[in-house]
Amino acid sequence: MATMKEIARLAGVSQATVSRVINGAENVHPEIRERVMRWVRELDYQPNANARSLKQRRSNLLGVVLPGISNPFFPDVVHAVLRESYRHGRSVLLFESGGNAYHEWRCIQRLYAHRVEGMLLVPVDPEAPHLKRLKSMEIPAVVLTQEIDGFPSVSIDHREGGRLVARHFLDLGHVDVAFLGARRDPKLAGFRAALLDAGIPFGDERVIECRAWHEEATYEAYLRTKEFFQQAGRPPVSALFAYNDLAAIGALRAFEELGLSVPDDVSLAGFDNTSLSAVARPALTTVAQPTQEIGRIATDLLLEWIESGEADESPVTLVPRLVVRESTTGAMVRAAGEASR
Amino acid sequence: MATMKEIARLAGVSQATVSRVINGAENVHPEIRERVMRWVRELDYQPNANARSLKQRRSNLLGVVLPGISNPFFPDVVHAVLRESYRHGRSVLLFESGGNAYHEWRCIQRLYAHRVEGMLLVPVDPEAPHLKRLKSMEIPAVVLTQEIDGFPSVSIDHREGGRLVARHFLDLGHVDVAFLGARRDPKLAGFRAALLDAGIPFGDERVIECRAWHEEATYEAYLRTKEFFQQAGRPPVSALFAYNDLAAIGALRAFEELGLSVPDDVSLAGFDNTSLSAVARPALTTVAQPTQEIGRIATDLLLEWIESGEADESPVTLVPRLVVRESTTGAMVRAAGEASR
DNA sequence: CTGAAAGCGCTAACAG
DNA sequence: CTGTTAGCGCTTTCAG
Repeated sequence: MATMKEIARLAGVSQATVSRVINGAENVHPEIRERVMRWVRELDYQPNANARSLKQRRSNLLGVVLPGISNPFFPDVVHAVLRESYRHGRSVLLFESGGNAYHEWRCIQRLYAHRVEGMLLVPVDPEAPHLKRLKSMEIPAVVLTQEIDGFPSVSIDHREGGRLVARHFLDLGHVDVAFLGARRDPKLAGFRAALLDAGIPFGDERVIECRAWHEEATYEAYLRTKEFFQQAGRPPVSALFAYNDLAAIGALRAFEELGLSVPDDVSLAGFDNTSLSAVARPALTTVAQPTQEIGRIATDLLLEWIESGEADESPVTLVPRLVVRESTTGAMVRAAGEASR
Repeated sequence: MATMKEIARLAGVSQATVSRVINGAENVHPEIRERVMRWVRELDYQPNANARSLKQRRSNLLGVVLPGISNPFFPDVVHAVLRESYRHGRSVLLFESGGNAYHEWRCIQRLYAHRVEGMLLVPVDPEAPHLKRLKSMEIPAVVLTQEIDGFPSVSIDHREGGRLVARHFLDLGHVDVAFLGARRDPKLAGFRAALLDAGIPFGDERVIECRAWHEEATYEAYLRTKEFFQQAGRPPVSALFAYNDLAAIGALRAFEELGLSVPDDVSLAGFDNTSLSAVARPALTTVAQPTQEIGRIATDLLLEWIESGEADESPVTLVPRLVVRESTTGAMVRAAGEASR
């Protein structure tokens, strides 16, 4: 591995001069510059970023921590992050927390060890105590896909997303609806609120609990959904809202096995508008997040913070968009209405 | 940001002692160790990995370069890579080449600048001249999903994958088949070979050219497929083999628009067995790659190389597996046969 | 315009 | 068992 010293020796100049050439300083004689550059090219020399980082107190490193890259929602945001980071001369370290708060903290520590200039975080638990510790590290960190006090964030309005689905169900004539996901999911809050506004009570017996960020989200959703619908004395359900597309796919399988047709027997909506939803059978009605925007904006925010030294903590809230496809209909409710008339 | 010097001062010992404690050296008095550790915990101190890297000539960094994380094939391999790297105390830098050879080289250079201990590469072009340069960098690099001379690699046997599809088509009674993808794709070679073995000629007029690794693989496949099937005087085609699931999805859309039913009018097979293929309508017949295995084995290989200092260049070849779902059938061919009788 | 020298935070001999 | 010291490869005053 070539070092600057070596280049200096070869070119017959001092290390300082090589440094100047490498860093494009103006005050170097053209001839010398050329002589140095020749050796740089000859040896494919690249300055050691670690040494540089040490001296300049600036690592050109950014860190990303997310539950798991396998959820098809994340590749798109990572793609945008990578793109934007690269454009600004930063390299990115990627970590998976596996949806585990303690492990998330370990990842953060690792990033800190590398002295990343900033990090992008998709936190497992907004209440996790390590977030305070992160704060005290004084390293720029922006939160993705949710709002957390004390951090800048970029996310969509999840409550509004839930509301969108509720209103869609309502418009279709559904009254007996259910939610598949976590009890404290803001999507559920919005969903429930819109229902209540329409005079439709929505009790906890209508949420099918299912752990978010779970590695095998699809499978768990499949299981929980199947259990729920087989359960004696369960409330009637003509439309189900799943907390994400992965879970919706699981529910889809469950319905298939239960002999329930989507959307003829039960309507189904997902969330995220991942590639899966367009391709599923039937194509899933879902709520789109501007995935790449999220990644891009978050990265830009982070970079600005790094460069300016001060955070803009006002959360960026993007708007969700309902994408209606084939998995939701009101036909079944209307038919029932006519039959009972 | 705390430094070792600071901890040393606070604990009233020398920096060397702190270093010993941090690195778990045996020969430190328990009391002193505890005193130091107290401060380490107090300040959430983490040794600066860059400084360490400089001194130890070992960065604990691994690099990954792939065309784009958005192809659903990659998240799973990255997941495995991340997992395995973390287990071995390494952090990973992720780069996207965007399927561009020059950009790939830039990414490699960046990784080199960070003095990664090794890299995992999904090369854009096996012939790209920069691979030689990479070689001369003398930094361990293993290639994923293809074999390249001079590098260890882990991939499936793509020719065999192509053969599998050809034989499946043949078994179903198809004779008029086509390939959607790049002319020099080894899958095509295997596909063609199996066809030829069965006495079925397969000329270039039956390959629908479509750029691999393209950002918008699905869309391009859609376009090319549509063009091809609308073309006057095109050869008859009752079964199409797409180079990956993304492309197959594109073809699916094209067939939909053309009013051709899959599989009743034309059978369709993809490649990779991504989550998309199971969820598509109709569910795609495809060839499965052991995605996580690829990531895990490649990482292990790389780590061994790093640790031992010598490469095992014999390529690891994993076996592809045909996954038959709903998008392929022989019914249509049989019907035609009966009709002509 | 160029070189000498100090030092970023850490590890690793080497003394003691 | 502990401290002193010399760099790792680079940038950056400060002289010249």
